[in-house]
Amino acid sequence: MEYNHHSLEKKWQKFWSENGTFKIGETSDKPKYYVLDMFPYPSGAGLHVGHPLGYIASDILARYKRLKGYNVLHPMGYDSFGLPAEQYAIQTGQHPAITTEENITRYREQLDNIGFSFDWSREIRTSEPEYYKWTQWIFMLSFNAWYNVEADKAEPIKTLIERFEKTGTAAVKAVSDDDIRVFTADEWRGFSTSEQQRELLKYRLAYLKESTVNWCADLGTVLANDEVINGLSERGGFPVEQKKMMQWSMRIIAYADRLLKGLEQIDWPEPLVEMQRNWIGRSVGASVKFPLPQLNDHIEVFTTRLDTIYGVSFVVLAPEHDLVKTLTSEAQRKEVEAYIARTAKKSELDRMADTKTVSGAFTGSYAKHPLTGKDVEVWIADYVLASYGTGAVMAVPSGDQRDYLFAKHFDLPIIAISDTQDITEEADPNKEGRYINSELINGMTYEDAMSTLVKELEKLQLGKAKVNYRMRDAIFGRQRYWGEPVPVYFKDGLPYLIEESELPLLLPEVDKYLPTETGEPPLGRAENWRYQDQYEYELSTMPGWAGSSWYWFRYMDPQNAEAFASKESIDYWKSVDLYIGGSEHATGHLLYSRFWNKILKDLGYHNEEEPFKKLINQGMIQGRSSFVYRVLDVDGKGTNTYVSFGLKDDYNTMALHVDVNIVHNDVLDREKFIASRPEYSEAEFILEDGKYICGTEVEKMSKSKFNVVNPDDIIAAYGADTLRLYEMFLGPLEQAKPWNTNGIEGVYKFLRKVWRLFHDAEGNVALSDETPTKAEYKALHKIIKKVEEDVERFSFNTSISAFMICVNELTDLKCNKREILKDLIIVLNSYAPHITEELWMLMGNEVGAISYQKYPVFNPSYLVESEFAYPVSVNGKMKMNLSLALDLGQKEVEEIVLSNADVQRYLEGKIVKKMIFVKNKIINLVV
RNA sequence: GCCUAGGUGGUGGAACUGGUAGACACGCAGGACUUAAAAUCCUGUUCCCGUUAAGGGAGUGCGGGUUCGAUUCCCGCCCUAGGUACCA
Repeated sequence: MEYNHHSLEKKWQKFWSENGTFKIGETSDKPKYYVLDMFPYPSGAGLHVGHPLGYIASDILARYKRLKGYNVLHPMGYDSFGLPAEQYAIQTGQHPAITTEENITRYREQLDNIGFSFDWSREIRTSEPEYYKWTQWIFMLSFNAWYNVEADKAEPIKTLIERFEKTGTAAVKAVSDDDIRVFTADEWRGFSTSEQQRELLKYRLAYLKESTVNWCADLGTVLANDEVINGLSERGGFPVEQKKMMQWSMRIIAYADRLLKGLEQIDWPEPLVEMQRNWIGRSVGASVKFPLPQLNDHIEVFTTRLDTIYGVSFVVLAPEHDLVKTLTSEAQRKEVEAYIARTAKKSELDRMADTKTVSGAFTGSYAKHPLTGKDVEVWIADYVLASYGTGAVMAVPSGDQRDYLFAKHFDLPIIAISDTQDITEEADPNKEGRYINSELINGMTYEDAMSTLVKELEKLQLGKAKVNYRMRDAIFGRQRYWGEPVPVYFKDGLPYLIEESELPLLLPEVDKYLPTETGEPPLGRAENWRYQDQYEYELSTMPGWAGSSWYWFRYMDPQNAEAFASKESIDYWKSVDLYIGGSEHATGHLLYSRFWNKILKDLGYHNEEEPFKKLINQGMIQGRSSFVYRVLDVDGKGTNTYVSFGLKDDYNTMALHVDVNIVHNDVLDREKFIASRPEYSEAEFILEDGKYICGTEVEKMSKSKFNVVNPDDIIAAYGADTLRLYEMFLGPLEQAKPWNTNGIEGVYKFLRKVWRLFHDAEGNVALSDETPTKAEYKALHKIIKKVEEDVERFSFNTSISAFMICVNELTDLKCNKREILKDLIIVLNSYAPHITEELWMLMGNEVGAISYQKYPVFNPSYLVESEFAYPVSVNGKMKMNLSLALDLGQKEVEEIVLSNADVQRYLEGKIVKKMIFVKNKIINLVV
């Protein structure tokens, strides 16, 4: 029988599905291993060959770990709330649920074709009420929680109320809004319910507050910071502006330090860890007050260089700063207002792009320097951002280049503060010298100056050490339809939770998926969208990241109606051992997931500080576009002649994208090209060596570039096993690489060779029960060792090369021994599950068992210890058992030369694992 | 600008803690089998010199260094990709 990948793969996929081969029970006595892929958003475009890369890697690992005796959780599901289905609904009127369902069906078909060992009985979809019930429940948990700084964890809100009742705000150290009231226990008890609720809202982890948000008018919704890239929306690339709105937020700032600290205990790629660090943006410094005696107020600034405080020659406020209005003098009012108007007109994007022009305006007012008491001018300028720190800076022209340029431009004083400073051309921020012109700290070093200044400012109550974060609290509401409803209603203008027993709060039906005439979100269109028929429900829905911030727990116990997952299953599965997905989620999903994981931990639902112990970013597979070159005539018009890539420089040509599916190894299938479009029907070609060679370029995979490759097409031609092997063979998992099928024949050929090992020339199964030779064992044991090493370090591409070597060796040895081949296919099973399952069956073994049963194949004692040699004695030159050396090195050894230093290391007669030969001489031994 | 990762044949890539650089595969060239094709198999394939061969020389982005020995470690520079940015 020939290797017929098509029927064979379909057969086994059906078998696995019908027999529930990969279904696992709740818990087990075996050690657990949880390997998770980032679940996909089911888009309308379906999967292209880039998507399964990570899934294939995780599937190999899952199957391998099962063979090693682990109970493996390897689930899949869909992040099925999201914007594209809603945009489609706006255009067509089709309910997003229907679009989503259709897309999921397509995804599932494509995934099934690849032969993954997912436990589909655990599938989840974030848009299903059974699932989002628990997303809403976690929101309620966060609403009912506050962050206790003393305990450094979140606690139920009732412990805060207890403190208020006993001691008022005096004994409370919490992460909260800035505008909290200070009150005694008596005052608290005197508050009305509304007053109490209003105050509690300032402490809740999920809270409602007037805040500056990223508003995207084209999408009709607010966006989180990570959904805005260079001032444009991540989805669609629409402009985003700043706007003040009442908005739901999550107090992620409370966890900033723990999110940073946690990065040290997880095994993640360095770039990703770095991205999260930068995103959180912790900077240690001080907050300093510059008094405004005339207003009985002060300007608060944040600085990381408190030591330069005597170099302050002016203070700069962001144009949006609250104090600007009151500080502006009559004389300066016109100028200041004109400046504010000018900056307001500039978009965020312009403001970022234009960082070279110095601009600003004097307010006409002065603030007191906190230490010298001298007057310093107060300016406004757009280089100070309202959204960072306090929106105000102390300007030290001698130490900060931006301040320096500003001072030069407006002719403000520049005060040198260090004896090593050179400020003739630019600012000099060095910390090496001794301070000058600095009263209190003259002559001191940096460290001494800092501690002196902090003490002095604290004494004066004009400043203190402070840690500032770049990260903002996460905006949680979206003015969209296709998301989880927020389980909140409003009474007296204040938010209250619905009862837990009333969950899930189902997404209501609406007539259109657009905002209402009054500009309210689409849920405003729902009829009678009120709690108990009288209180308005919240109209915004949750953001895309809500459903994905806890989904790994749901896989542990996906059908549970009583809890997001049972305590037993959480205790057993704990956290994800290996998480595979793209790095584009660095500052979104991966940060929010860590955040919610910590909330759930603090409130006692599990014990894991971090959800994903190890993480691997699979590299993006880019498209490899192909081009044909149309010859242009003298007028520059296109002709019907196409010139091959190598000859195109002799002509005036124009490059045209050509569908990569009619190009093989860069050679154009001319017949298919002619048939592809009417305008090509008369095409003529100028060939090189009888072929039309296409030019290529690496671009993102997209329809418009005709470079999308559907895995289904590859599977139809070569089979799923070839696709799996080939995607791994393409290069290191973590590296970005262009898709090309140039080498796929080699992988396909390899599988046919495997097949032939089991069959004779006539195509009949022909296996021998003879005892294998030493050479055969050696070939087998090399591959077992290699695969184990490679899988453990996620180097899948190298083990495929090793498989090829192994099979070539066995073919050369004409090996058809059961003893050898049985083990070979067990080892190969994780990579190519279909063909191995078939061969396993042809050997007469129990079907479906290969993927589960524990064989001793990956056990070290299973390997023959033939690869070791022992040094016998040493004396400048090493004598050793030369027959063993020859066996090991397979080369003729004339002499052994080692340096004296190396010789010393082997004096005690250690085992030699490896010998290094240079031209028939052993030059080193590895112990 | 800053942070991170990387730079190896015609191509994808291998070389794990410093030890024969280029495994394996593609492509290419030649050959076997075949009426022919497909399939399969064999030989060669880093570059340069040497007609062939024997042999010699150079070689992992560039320039230095450490070492008996460097793709690997150190210093300086160049380039590519990703992230990030008036962050005070």
